[in-house]
Amino acid sequence: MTKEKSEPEAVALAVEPGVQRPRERIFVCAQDLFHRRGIRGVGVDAIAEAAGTNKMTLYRHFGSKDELILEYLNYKGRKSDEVWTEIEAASPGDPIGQLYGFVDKAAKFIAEDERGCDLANAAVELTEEGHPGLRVIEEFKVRQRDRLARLCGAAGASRPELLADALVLLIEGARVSRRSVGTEGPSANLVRTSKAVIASFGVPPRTKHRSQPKAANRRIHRGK
Amino acid sequence: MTKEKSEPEAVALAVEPGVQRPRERIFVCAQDLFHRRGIRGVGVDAIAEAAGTNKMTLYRHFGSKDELILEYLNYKGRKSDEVWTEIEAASPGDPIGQLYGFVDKAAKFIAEDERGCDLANAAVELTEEGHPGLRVIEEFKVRQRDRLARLCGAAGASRPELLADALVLLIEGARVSRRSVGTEGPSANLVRTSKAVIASFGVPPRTKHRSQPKAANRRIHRGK
DNA sequence: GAGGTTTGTTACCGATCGGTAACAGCATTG
DNA sequence: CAATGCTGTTACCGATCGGTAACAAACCTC
Repeated sequence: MTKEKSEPEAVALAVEPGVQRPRERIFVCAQDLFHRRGIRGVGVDAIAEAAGTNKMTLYRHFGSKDELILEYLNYKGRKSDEVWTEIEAASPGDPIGQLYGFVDKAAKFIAEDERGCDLANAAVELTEEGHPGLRVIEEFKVRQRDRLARLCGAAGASRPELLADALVLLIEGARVSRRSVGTEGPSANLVRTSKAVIASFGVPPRTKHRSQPKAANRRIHRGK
Repeated sequence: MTKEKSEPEAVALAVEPGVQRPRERIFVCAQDLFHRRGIRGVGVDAIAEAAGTNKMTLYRHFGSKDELILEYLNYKGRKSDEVWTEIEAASPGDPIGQLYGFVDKAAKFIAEDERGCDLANAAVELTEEGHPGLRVIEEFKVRQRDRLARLCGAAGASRPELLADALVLLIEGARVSRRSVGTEGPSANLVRTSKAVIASFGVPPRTKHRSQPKAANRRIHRGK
C-alpha cells in the first residue's frame, strides 16, 4: 500500500497560524484533506499538522475523529443548501430558469472538481453499518431531491417527482463518472442530456437565458 | 474511529480450508471484504484470517496488497464483461431487447446490493494519484460505455453515443444514490426513467417481452 | 499584576498497518 | 526413498492509527 504523504505535498492550505483560531484552521484543513484523500485516507495527525497545530489541540475541540467527520458532513450539506439561494437569486421568480440554473451549476462543479460529491464519497467510505454519518448523508440527499422535485413542479413538469429523480440520477452519475473516466467521459454530456430529459417532461426551454455559454465547442462525441 | 471487526462478524464466507487452494480462498475472501468494507477498510491480516490461512501465504501469492487490489479490479471488470454475453444470449439478434435487458439487469443488481459498483467505489478510495488501479477502472468504464453505444446504434437510436452516455449516467447515479438513500430513493425509478430516455431517442419499446415484470406495484412516488 | 483559559510540547498507550525472515511440517512427485 | 515445493507458525520490523496524561508557555481579561 504505497503511501501518499511523506512530503507535506504543497502544504495543504498553507494556513498560517494566528490568523484564525486553531479550531477554524483544523476544520478548514480537515475539509481539504477529507476531500482530497478521503476520510479513511487521512489521519488526525496529518490534519493537525496541516493546520499548524498538534493532535492534542484537535482533540480538545473535536472529541474524536468521528465527531470531526460528522461536523464535516453537516457543513458540506449546509454549504450545498446555500447554493440553492444563489440559484434562486440568479433567476428570481423564474422556476424554469432556476431549474436550468441548477443543472448548469452542477455541471460546472463537476467540471471543476475531480473528486465528486463529498457526501456520496463518504457514504462509500463509511462502511461500518450504522455510522452516524450515514444518517446525515441520507437526510441531505433526501432534502436535496425534495427541493428539486418542488422546483420541477413549479416549472410545470408533467411528473415532477419522476423528473427530479431522473435529474438526481444524471447528476449523481456524472459526479462518479467524472471521477472514473474524467471530464471527457459521459459526464461531458450532462447538460445536454438533462435538457433533453427536462424537455421530455413538458418543461419549455428557458426564455430569459441570462448567460448562454459561448456557442463554441459544442460537441457530442468525445474524440476516440 | 470506531472499528468494525473485533468479532469475525459471521465469518466472511466460511471458506473451509482444503476444499480450495489457499490462493483461491484468499482471492475469494478479498473480493468479499473489499466489497463490503472497502479497499482501505480491510487489512491483509483480516483477509488471510478470513481465508483460513495467514499473511505469509498471502504474500507468497500476491506480492503486495496493491497487486491483490489490481487483480481484484481486473476480475471485477472481467466478470462484468461476462454479463454482456448473458444479455446477448437472452435476446439473440434482438438489439432492442438487449438494450432493455441491460437496463433491467442493472436495476436488479442495484436493488440486490447496497454497495454499488466496486470499480467506482475503488476510484473513490484510491486517492493516491497515479495508482495503477485507476487505469484499470477507467479502461473498464470506457469499454463498457462503448459497448453500450454500439448496442444503442444497433437498436436504432437517433444519437447512439449520446443515449449511451445518458444511460451510463443514469445507471451510475442509481448505484451511488442507492448507497446514500437506499432502494426507496431515486434509484427506484431507474428503469422507468431509462425507458423514457430510450424512447425519446427513437428506440421503440421491446416487442417480444420475454419476462415482463408483474404489473403490480408500479408506483412513481415513494411514500413520503 | 493576578487569574483563568487556551494553547503547545512531549511522551506515552495499545492496536493495527503493510511487509519480511527463518524454520518446521507436510504433501506431492520423481 | 529422497528431493522438492507449498504451507503454517512465530517472531519481528518500522510506521501509523486513534486517543490520552501531564506540564509548561502563552494569552486574554479583570
